[in-house]
Amino acid sequence: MGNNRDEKKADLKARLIAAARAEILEHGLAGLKARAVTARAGCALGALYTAVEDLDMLVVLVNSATLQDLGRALTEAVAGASGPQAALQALAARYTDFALENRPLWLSLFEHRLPEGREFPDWHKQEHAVLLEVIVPHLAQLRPDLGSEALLLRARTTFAAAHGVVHLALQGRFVGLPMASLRAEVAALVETMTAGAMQLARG
Amino acid sequence: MGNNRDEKKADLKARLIAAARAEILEHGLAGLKARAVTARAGCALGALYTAVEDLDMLVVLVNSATLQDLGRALTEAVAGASGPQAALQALAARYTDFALENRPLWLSLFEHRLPEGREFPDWHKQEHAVLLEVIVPHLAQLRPDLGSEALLLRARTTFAAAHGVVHLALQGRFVGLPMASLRAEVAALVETMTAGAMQLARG
DNA sequence: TGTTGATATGAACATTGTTCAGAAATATCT
DNA sequence: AGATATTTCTGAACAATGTTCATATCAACA
Repeated sequence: MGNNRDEKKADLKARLIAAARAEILEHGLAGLKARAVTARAGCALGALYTAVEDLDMLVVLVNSATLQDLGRALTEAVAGASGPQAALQALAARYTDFALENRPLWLSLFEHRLPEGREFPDWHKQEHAVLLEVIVPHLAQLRPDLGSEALLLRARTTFAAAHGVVHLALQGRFVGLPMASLRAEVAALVETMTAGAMQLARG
Repeated sequence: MGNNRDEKKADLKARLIAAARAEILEHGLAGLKARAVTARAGCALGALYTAVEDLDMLVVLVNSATLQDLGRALTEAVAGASGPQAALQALAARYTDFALENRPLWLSLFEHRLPEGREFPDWHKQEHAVLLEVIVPHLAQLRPDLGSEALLLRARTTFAAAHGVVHLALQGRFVGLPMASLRAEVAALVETMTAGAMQLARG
């Protein structure tokens, strides 16, 4: 059994990720502290920096897991949709619910910043692609007039529009929607956008 | 001259706001440091806390000024519009340009958070209303079928949708639009939404 | 079992926002 | 004008934070 060392190393990393996730759930991204995470994971402060590059990278690892959960949820939501409009409605609804049910984790997906000059690793950037990939095929059906390049841009725009509505509401900003209206307004937005898309595709 | 004291006090506060604004422009909201601000304003570190409640409140004051600039820009942009569609296009375009031209200040409007438990003062929350007020009358023309309550909700949703597109792009997230496509995609979004709104109003 | 290389420890450091006792400046009173 | 009181400014000290590093500990192997 020559891998006891690697096992412990992987175990510590997993415990740190779980602890960070729990801390974010309880206190939000801004409330994530190195000391609280290591205490929760049952290791010394310095161990964090041998298991992981630094606290920011730990957040990236938590966000990576959240993104995979979200991707699964969206893929599942759209599985049995009967047409492009129903599919986009199902996606938007599931996205909204995921955000509501996992608020601090979901917010950390979009509010985490790296210090000036640092970049997110490529593998993590790529993980975001699922958010667009689930939209593209259905948007394509609504807009057969668009080329594939324009379509990808439009998918980004479509995602960002729905995302913006959810984000402002969950931030609790003055301009955001009251929580009680969020689901209905997201549905109304998608309805408006699909109606508009069909109208424009018609010429 | 019994107001020399008040004058100096107001002057220090103004210098601090200007310094904070400049620091945010140069280094972003996350790069705003109490020591850098006070050095720039030409006062001691502690003076900040006699002129202003704390660093967060200083950000609120900067944001307040930015919000007024933005309000002026939007009001101006929509002044000579020939119809609701043109008005909404003009608003969205001006909003996008303002964000691009004042990126760090505009980002600080939406990324500044107060520590858990604290609330923004009411007067500052109210300042955000202009972002919705400029939309409502034109949206009302597109959707005469909606009551005034639904209309206000729809204005929040409409704003949030356009805002979301700009925000994700300016954050430089993977799912955000490339800068070069931002203006065109915002226009396309507004076109889609107005077309959809007219279609839905028609019954 | 002793040696070696990796890992964990937690005290120490640097950088923050914030406070506070004393100094300086300003207003008020006689 | 001079004395007193009040407000404001100063910057050293403090607390909270992320990160590092010399040292101790541990696991693999000869």
